[in-house]
Amino acid sequence: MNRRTTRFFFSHNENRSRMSELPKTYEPTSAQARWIQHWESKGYCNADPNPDRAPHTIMIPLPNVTGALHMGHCLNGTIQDLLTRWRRMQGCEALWMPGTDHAGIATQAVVERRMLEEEGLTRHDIGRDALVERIWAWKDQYEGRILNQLKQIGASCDWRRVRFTLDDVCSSAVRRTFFKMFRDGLIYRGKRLVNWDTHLQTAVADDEVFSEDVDGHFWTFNYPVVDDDGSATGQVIRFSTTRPETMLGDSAVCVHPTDERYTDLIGKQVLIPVNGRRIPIIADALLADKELGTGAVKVTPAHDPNDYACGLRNGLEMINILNSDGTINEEGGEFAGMDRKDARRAIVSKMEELGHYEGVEDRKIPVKHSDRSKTEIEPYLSDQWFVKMDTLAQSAMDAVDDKRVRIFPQRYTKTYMDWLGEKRDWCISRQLWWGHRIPVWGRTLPVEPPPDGEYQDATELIADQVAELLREDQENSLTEAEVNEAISALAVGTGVPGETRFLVCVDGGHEEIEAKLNYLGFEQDPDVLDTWFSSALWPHATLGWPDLQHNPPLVGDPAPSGEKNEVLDYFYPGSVLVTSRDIITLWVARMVLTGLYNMGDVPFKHVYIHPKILDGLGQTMSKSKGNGVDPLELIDKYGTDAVRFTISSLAGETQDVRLPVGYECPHCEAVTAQTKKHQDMKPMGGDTPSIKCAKCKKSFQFPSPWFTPDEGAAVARIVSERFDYGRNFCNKLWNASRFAFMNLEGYTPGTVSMDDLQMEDRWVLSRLATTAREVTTQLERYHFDQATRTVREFTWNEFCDWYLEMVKPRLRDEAMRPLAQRVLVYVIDNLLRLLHPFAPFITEELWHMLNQLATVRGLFETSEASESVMVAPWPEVSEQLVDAELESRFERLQQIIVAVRNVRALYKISPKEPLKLFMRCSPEVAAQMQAVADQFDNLSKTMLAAAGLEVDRPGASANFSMGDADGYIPLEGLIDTAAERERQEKKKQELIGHITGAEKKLGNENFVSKAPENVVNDVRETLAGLKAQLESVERIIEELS
RNA sequence: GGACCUAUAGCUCAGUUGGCUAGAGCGCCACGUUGACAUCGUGGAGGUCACUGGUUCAAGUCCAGUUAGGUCCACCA
Repeated sequence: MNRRTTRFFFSHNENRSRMSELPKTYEPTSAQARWIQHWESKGYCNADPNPDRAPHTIMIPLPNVTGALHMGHCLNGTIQDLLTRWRRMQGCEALWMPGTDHAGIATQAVVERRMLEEEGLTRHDIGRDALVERIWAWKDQYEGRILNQLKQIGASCDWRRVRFTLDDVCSSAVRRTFFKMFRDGLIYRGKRLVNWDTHLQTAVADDEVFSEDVDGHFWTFNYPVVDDDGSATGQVIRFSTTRPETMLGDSAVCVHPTDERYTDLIGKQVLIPVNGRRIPIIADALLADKELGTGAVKVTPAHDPNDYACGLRNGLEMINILNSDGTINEEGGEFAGMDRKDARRAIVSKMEELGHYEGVEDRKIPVKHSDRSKTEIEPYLSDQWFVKMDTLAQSAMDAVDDKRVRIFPQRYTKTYMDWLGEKRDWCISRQLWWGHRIPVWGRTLPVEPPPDGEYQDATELIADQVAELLREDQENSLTEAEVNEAISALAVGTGVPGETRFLVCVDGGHEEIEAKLNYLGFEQDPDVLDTWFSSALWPHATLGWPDLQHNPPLVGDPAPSGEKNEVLDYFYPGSVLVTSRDIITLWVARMVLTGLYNMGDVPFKHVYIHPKILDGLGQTMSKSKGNGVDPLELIDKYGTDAVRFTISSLAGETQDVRLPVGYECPHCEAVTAQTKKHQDMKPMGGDTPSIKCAKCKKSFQFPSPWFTPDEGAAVARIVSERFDYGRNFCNKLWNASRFAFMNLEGYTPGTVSMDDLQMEDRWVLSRLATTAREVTTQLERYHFDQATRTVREFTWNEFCDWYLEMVKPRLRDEAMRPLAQRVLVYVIDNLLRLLHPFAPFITEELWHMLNQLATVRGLFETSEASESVMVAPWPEVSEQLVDAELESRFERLQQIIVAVRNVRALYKISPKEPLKLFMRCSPEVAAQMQAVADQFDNLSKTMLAAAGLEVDRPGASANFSMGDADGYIPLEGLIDTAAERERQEKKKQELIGHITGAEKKLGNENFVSKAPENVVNDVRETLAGLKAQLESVERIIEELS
């Protein structure tokens, strides 16, 4: 590879051999490693309470420790880091709190699956403690990997504060919250129909369930109607079902109250032939639908959500017919012990045998599956723990209503409100081993259960009973003070109404009481908490709540410090939460309600919901589609800054962004766009599919969910060419800086006065000031896409394309150089600061180089630059540098230069060929043109031969018209007059079109009278300009004739 | 069934409270390696703003409907 390098000079330090040559392209890998290490050693990422600064707090949406980070995390992390770096530069004490989530069922499932695959062991083989130990080992491995990935994307988290939802700090928050809620009567235990995963033997949340159509059957049976004494009346009720085995748990047959076919049967009974039970015929308008099937439906309250609701409404018996592993329990009589699928077949046969079978049809049936085990879900009645949501949900709705929490983009407040508005109680127990164990101990006590509705009294009554038991504890003989202290850490309640089982909740940090309870025969609840219970506490738990006396411990310094928790005090509430829309309900809403409940304040003021990354076909990315892009591979290929820059250019207010992916040829690196065909390719005739590279014609295989590439085959990796955008930008910035650095020989710091500045200096300063202001407002509004575009356009299209080109001659001129250098240094200095949040590594690399060449810098006042751009101040907007009049004059200069270049291209005149330019224009314009004549020469190798009112068209010249100026470029021997006239005629027609439009507008009475004055004036001005241009064109045409 | 989002150049997207002679990057065509950059420069071609109505002096932008795609929620005996 031809890597040319360029020498450049360092005047005030000979000892710079490392930097004496700067490569032509930015090489990200070494820079990244160096600066990650540097920032960490300097402690720039650390944040501590500081009364002189405003806090800015971001809590990371804790990634699951199930696996590596993907593109979504990459986008999420990039934005948080961008905000954190920006606010830090603005002078905030900016905390970005890192950490990970134990992710309960997801992590346990991954570890169990691997254990089964690799060793053939289930969790029951090794037991609770051993399994949990294995999961911890997994967690340590993946947590490290995730944190490292975050560092690779440049995350400036305060790594001393890393938290994990199962660590001591978070655990004590979980314990206290549960205890408080239990004591306040917000947590209760009840029988509920849950989604039961018979494989993992746990309840699965609604959102962890997906529905999939499977081939099934739709049977029709009948139940005979019977008299009070049980004898058949001869009538039958026909009904259909996809799950005949649930007959064993039927407690009614339901019809619509107005269904005339059945009105006379309502209140009578039917017999379930397979077990001989008699059940009533009831009427329920919500459950039965006259139009569907036979209009009658069997009701199985314990095994169907709708039937459950119907059961509650009608006081039906809830008969659970399943064991937790999906086999039929003793309620099933002769079918007990059978798997539910076997029972289904057996029952169908029996019904047929007994003559109650009516028919069957094949049908696609939507069946709920567990996200985790991919097995079919059974609706199952089981004992679970719940949080009452009514008041909590209301508080979280109020917080958004009165704007204590604001959601960006605003439309997502609807998602949040709608979900909370349902106020469905939150099932928080999971039958797992990995997680926060429910801190409740239970035992059947020899006392009368308190009557329902007298909860307060009952609590006291049972607390006395427990205290008594503690006093009677001979072996540990507690003093009365100890007993009282222990009782204060207890909350007592009853379980399900009607049971004589008493439940004692113990606050965290009271292991001695737990021990006593165990001794007294209490047993701790085996379930663990829903993982969202602990992540709901994340914003305050990570800051050390409920310990208000000490600052939370730091990594490597586990002792809590101080006399007051200043960290919590200072950093709570957070500033902004950056997350994706799919967890607005699961996580965001719950954080708000627990924050209000525990802290009395919202957890964050803003929520920014970022877009979701889809592939080129509009599908979500996932391993199972074979369209996932690995952020680390992208970083390896394009560099972190390039990835971040492209990512931020995508993040605005849209819901989704598309990232078309492709296969990178392992031979030549050319990218083949991925299509649906590739995604669906399967091995044919035993051959692994391969793709032929269009560029090098060699074949390669590719990753796929359907097959594994052959051993030793050349395999493409999945990339996206959209990251060229960021990489090219970094390269541009690198080379512009490189050019500047090569021209800083002899740089001297010093102030300048406005009068000393050239037009291009004042222009670039004006544009820089505007850019800084725009970027700042765009970031304030979370419009990262716009901010990226703004900063890119300034850098490339203004600074590089125009300013650098214009300043080149002055940098070669001994006398003019010092001032030009100061402006150049000033602009680069500001530009690097403006770009740092977007592209931290390259800006830091360049900043340090700049520091070696020009430590002291500034225009109207000078000062020594910060050691690192990361802690340099965010560019201040100096409005007095913005000069609109100058910008519009500059624009005319640009237009003329473009017009000249246009003529060159049209007539195929080499850029080296010098041209003459004649301008017919007003004396003012002429004077302005004369003042910048050097730039015509510099930028378009054109000499301004004459300018003024008296200028005539030289013969045989190319022409352009600009409204307030006619331009002529003599091209003896090159001009084809006819073609030139045709070109001008075309231009004329275009102008006439626009003029007609404008005149029509102004001729419209309604427009002139109703449109705002400034709009009308704008049109008048535009029209005048168009007319002037038309005149100019017509003049030229005349001259050409 | 309910809610939300999207539809603008071959591709990916901008287009702020309606004022448009509709823009950018990539790709394409032509020319070009003069000491920052070929990951580049200069110039160019390319669009009935999904469709149908409506509101308005004025609609890519607002409203209603249609079509297509996406996402979430609910439901499917």
